Amino acid sequence: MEKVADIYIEYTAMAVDQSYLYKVNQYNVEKGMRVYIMFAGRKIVGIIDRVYEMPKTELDALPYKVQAIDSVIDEDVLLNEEAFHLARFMANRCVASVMSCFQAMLPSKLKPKSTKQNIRKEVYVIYQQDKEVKGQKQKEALAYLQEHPKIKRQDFNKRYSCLQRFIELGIVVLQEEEKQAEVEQINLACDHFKLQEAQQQALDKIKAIAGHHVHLLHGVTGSGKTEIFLQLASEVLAQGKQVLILVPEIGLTAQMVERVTCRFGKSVAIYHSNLNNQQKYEQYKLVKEKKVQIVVGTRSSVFMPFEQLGLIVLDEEHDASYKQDSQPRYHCRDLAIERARYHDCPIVLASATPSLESYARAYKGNYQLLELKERIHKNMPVVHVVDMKESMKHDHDALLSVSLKNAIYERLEKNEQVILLLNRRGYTPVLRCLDCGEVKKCPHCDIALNYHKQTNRLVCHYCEYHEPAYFVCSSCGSKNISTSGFGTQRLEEYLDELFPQARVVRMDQDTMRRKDMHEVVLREFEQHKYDILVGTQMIAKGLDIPNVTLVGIVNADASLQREDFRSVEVTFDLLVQASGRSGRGDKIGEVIMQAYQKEHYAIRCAQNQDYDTFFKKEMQFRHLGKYPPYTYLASLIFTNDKVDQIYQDIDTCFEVFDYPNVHHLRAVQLQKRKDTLRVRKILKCANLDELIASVHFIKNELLKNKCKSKLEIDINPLFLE
DNA sequence: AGCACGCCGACT
DNA sequence: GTCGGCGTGCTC
Repeated sequence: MEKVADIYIEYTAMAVDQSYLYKVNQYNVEKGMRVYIMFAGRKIVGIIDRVYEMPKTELDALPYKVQAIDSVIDEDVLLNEEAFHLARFMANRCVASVMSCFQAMLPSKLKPKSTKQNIRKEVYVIYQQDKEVKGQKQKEALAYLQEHPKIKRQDFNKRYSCLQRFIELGIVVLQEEEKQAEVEQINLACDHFKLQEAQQQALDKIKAIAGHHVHLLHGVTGSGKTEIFLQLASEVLAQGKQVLILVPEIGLTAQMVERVTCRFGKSVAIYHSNLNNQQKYEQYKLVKEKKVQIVVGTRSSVFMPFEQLGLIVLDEEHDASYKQDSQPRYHCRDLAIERARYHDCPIVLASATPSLESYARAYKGNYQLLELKERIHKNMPVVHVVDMKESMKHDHDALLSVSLKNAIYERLEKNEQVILLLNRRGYTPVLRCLDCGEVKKCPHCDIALNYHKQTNRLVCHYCEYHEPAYFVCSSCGSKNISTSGFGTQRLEEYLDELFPQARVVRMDQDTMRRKDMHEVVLREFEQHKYDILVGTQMIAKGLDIPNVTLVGIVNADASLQREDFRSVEVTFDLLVQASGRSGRGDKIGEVIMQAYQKEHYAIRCAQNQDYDTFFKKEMQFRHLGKYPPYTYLASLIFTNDKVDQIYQDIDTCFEVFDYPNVHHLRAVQLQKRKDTLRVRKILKCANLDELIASVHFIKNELLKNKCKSKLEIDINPLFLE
């Protein structure tokens, strides 16, 4: 008998989705450890899947020569049974290789391709024994060591200069250890709110169901959802289990982090994409070594190595940032539900505007629906809709209507603050020649360039392309260039003109290039260093600033124009979420929405904060178009440099396609991106498993026929652009 | 990705 | 008869 192992390998540019057989030899390895192996003459990293005995005769009879493992990387198991389960679940759901899922699951310092050397070490001074020393300073140092028998070398060196001498004398030895995360001590005064009746009822209903269940907590903005999470969490923690709280973007949910940390203090880990690799690794280890019981984090924290989960909370469950936007394109919600199922624990999805998918499931009774219909302070903002068609007739101002201008003026007088939302960055989106109609486009991406005034450049919002702006048409030479539409930059400039006394700050991708700018601007706005905050959708979520009594939504219906089955839902979400920013303190808030399609149900329902009516109307539309949640979609994007090759490859794949319940729509050519052509096929099916099986089939056909085109797979795509 | 293998044309 | 061009397929 010979000990062998099936090993998953990481081999770039080769989409291997299979394990390879290696001899284990003398090594002590287990499932879930990483090892070095020789593969195709190169030393690469593999993950052990299965270790077992194989008779020598069988081994020799194999048609290939079995090599031995080169060396072992991990001393302990890195990926446990659940990690394998989750990776396989994800691989199937996303139609991706198991290895690519492991890649997505691990913090980059532990990714298969990275090695131990990257992990930062720290040197400690360890006190060993007493020895006779001379000199006052050395005696002090010795006394200090007796108090602190283990201290970081750098800390010791800061105080004393006798380290080398002490080592020679054998008083201390040096010891290298992995750098540990500093667990912050937090001593904030922490409010325990008493739950109101509606909150208490929701809490009781969640607790009433033992074991695994999905709960959908639908509560208007400011209805006290967070307090319910905290109560649930504290009970789970008391049972010695762990808690995962998922939030869409850490910057915008600083409040959640603050409330959780101040309630549970140092047993909290924070995990988000702004952490550097070392910090991510440290947080990961804190969880793995069970030094923290609770994690607050964004999408990727769904992979934290919990061993005893007792509760998962997914706040703002409708939020698009829960979907990974590179392959494998997983949805955090799906994985969170799967983990909750594995741990047989409850998961609470929460939102003021649940996704139609989740709400429909709750409606059908698959999830438990819990409703919080009132704000804690009972003061919902007053919402007005301004008809911009009418407004334009008397006022010719396409940016701000008279009522919004007056309302802003009023707040400035009263020393209150204003948030203005305009979901479009830049100055004017498009420069169009009025003589020949030519619009300047990005040479790589097939999309109109946006004019940015500050830099006087034309910028592509898809790729990094930009060029200096000239107000001369490049095709006919005319100087008659129109600047249609407007972005946040122009709005900011206009506000400076209109209200020279007001302090205006703009927040969008352009001003937020630096990572921590976000928090700085928000803190300063909160401290009332600015009167008006202008921004794109990034300011619509999560802000809780009591002094904001007016929210203006400049073109509330702009996103209805998008040709996407979800554009109405997105618009409704944005309006409701933005409205929720107004009047969160004692004062009654006001919201003014400017719209050209005043009667559209997205606007109407958002105005009345009427989710139910919106849900029913939108479900009718989805039913008619056979869109989710009535069906499942898969988006297959074929990319290649040559057009005819793409269509030829698509033809070969679909020629033998035999899934009668899976409809495939006509191939659509997408906008070029960074010089590559992209053609999309949409597949629709009422049954998710069948849909996934058919996508597997297409992927295999492409591989089998050695097609040159690449394939990007997105199961349950959020947007079709 | 890279490298071996093999089939075919050009040349000593 | 032999060298090497590159298309094809494999990597335990």
